[in-house]
This record gives sequence, C-alpha cells and structure tokens, in this order.
Amino acid sequence: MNRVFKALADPTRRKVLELLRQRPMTAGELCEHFPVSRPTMSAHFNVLREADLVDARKQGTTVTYRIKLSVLEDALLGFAQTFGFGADTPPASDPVTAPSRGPRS
Amino acid sequence: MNRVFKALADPTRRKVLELLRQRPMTAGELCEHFPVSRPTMSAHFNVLREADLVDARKQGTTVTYRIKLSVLEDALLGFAQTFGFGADTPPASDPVTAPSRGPRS
DNA sequence: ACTCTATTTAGATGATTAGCTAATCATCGA
DNA sequence: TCGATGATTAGCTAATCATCTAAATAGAGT
Repeated sequence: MNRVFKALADPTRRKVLELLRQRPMTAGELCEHFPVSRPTMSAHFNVLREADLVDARKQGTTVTYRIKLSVLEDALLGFAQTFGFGADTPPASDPVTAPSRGPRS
Repeated sequence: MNRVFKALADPTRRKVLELLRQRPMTAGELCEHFPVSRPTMSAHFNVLREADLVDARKQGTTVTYRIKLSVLEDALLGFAQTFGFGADTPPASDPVTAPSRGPRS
C-alpha cells in the first residue's frame, strides 16, 4: 500500500491512471499524451505495475495497459475510511498507536 | 493537490495524520511515536503544513498540530471521484485529455 | 540574567527518483 | 532474412528526499 501512495505521488502517473480509466491503452498511445521520452514513460509504467495499479498485456509488439480499479479503490477508500470519510464504516480506533501521551511517566 | 499526494507518499507522514485524527498533539508528543530524530520529524511537519494538511498553533514553547480533515477529504475523495468511487458523482468525462486514439489520422 | 525545555533551522550525507540518450529485445511484414 | 516498429533495459546526470548532528530560537521558571 505504500507502493500505491508512492506511485500516486507523481502527477504523470496519476494522469496515466486517469487516461486508463477511460479505456485500456498501449504504451505508445499513453506516451503521446506526455512531453517526456518513452523510456521515462516506461519507468513510470514500471512503478505503476509494481504498485499493482495497472496490468500489462502484451499482444504482438504492443503492450496494452489496463488500470486495476479495485486496487486503487481499496487503497484510496481504505485509507479514507481510516479518517472516517467516504463510507459508513467508522474510523478505526487504531490500537497500533501506543498512547505514550504523558511526557514522562 | 500535488503537494497533498507528495505528503501522503511517506508512511511516517501518513501515520502522523492518523495520530492527529484521534486528537491534536504537540510536536514532541508526535515525535514519541517515531524512531527518528526531532529535526527529521520537524521536516515532516513542514511537508504536511505546506500541503495544508495540518495546522500548527504555538502556545508558549509548544506547538500543537491539528489535522485539517477537510483538506484531506477534498483531495482524497476528489481524486477518488475522478475514478468513480466513493460517491454518487459520476466520473468526470475528462475533456482535458485529447483523444489522440488513432495512431495517425 | 540564567537555565531548562520545546522546537526549528543549518548544513551535510546517502539514497532514491525522474529525466535523458543510446542500445537492446521482440515481433511483424515484405 | 532484413528492416521497420513498439517497447524496454542500460547507464548516466541532476534533483529531490529522508535522515543525521550541531546550533539557534523562543518561552517559562527561578
């Protein structure tokens, strides 16, 4: 899940995801939308793949990327729910955090 | 909004936000929850402040940090809605993206 | 004024990242 | 098999980032 947020930290990658929301696209097709070199885009695709946010399917010479909406949704809404928005699920009461509140006991 | 995602990319900062969800806390109090130095934490607080995700209020010698939930919510759910989850609002049909679909017209 | 505590700033360092060009790999069509 | 095309890998640079220690700032209490 850390990987997902890391992937989302870059505006180019977020835009790639937005493009893929409309339809699956090939690497070259995606590249046309950005002013950077193809190898750079390829690196972005790798980050997205490692975050499991996209699926790459090779057909002949072209690679078609497809967004994995459920992964994005789980990460985004899962995190959102932690804060109590976006769902009816109440915010987790977070037992992970040791309440070492008193400056010094 | 880019700053928000950049801020969320680091697990330490995400955890700071989760701690602040429970209650406002001072810098020192927050520091106790992490195994890094105070200056490092201070830098994280700066990133969160620049993303407008937290509010810092100085009282005497201590600084109390408070989460700005609405900013987080707007960013998170705003982005989520782009993809059609988390709300009844349909995904934007994104006119920003020139549909250069045909490899060559 | 001095000192203690809370926090931030300054400055340095090692790791990661986004970007490039050049080269390689893989597949297709002639 | 050759050449073209789509895409990735290799290797590099510059910039950003997380982290540290040491020093500075700012209140509060004595």
